[in-house]
Amino acid sequence: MSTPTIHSDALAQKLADSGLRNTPQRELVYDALLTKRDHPTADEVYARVKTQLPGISLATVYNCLETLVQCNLVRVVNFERAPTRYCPHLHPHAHFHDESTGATHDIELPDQLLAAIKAVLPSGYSADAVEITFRGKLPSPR
Amino acid sequence: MSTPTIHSDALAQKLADSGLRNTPQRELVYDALLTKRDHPTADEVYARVKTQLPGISLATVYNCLETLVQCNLVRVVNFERAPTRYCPHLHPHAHFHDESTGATHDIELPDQLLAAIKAVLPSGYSADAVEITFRGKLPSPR
DNA sequence: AACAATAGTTAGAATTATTCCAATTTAGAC
DNA sequence: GTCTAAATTGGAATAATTCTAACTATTGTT
Repeated sequence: MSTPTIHSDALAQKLADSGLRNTPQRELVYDALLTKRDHPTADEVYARVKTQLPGISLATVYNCLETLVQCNLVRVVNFERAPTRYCPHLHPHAHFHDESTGATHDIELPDQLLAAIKAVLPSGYSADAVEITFRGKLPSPR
Repeated sequence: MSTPTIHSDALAQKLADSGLRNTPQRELVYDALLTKRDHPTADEVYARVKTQLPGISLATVYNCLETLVQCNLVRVVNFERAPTRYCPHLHPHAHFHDESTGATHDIELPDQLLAAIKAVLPSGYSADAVEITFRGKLPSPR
């Protein structure tokens, strides 16, 4: 048989780069994301892929998505499902999430920058809130 | 007895403005957030408040936090616990979450703006990733 | 080609954060 | 003081995700 999905070449390449195997499940999951680019949830991807591969399991969909993220083919929108956190600091500000410690630090945002950020919205869009989160590792404390 | 917590006045005021009652639980929850500003989870707040009011329930902590958010005294950091979404669009971009429909749209970010955003980090900080999410309602479609 | 070693998939159980619900308690209005 | 609505409580329910152990497929080796 020929390639079962549309974008298998790029995927196969990236997988090989990471020393991972190409599988029909991975192809179909990636294809589902590329075919309808509406930021689906794992469950939605599961539903779509199932029409083509009825035997696939939800666990596999999660595994494949994780693999695609690790190969830099896919990004996660609501980063790592961590418990919601609460902040009594109301002045608009960003957060820096330190991946070494798990701590979250406030980062001040100049009003000017905030205005510039809101200005990128196409006309017709208006945002009630903007959430800006940096992720990275802080150098070990002095 | 006098006021059991430190910041009860501002809280009482805001609650009154919203037609809500002041309760010891709400005071203690708010106080926990103000006393240690480390963006705690609901569970962490629960643990802290429990030392002062052992009978409080986790459900009440969730309720109080929700109330404080509604009074504009507290902000949520990882907005609404929704399923993680996946995006095959790798070019740096922001997301607009339309609260009317639940849909998520890509928003392009000029490189220049992205650079300006990264520039607000204090020295010593370096971000592997920046997540920018707008939330709002889109006008009904034409 | 057979065969081990490894990687991937599967179903279902387990976990975790959160919400819901029905019953009880509390606070403010009269 | 009593009534009514609001708030709290404990426990059950839900939902997203992760874990586990068994099975399957693929690769490299002989």
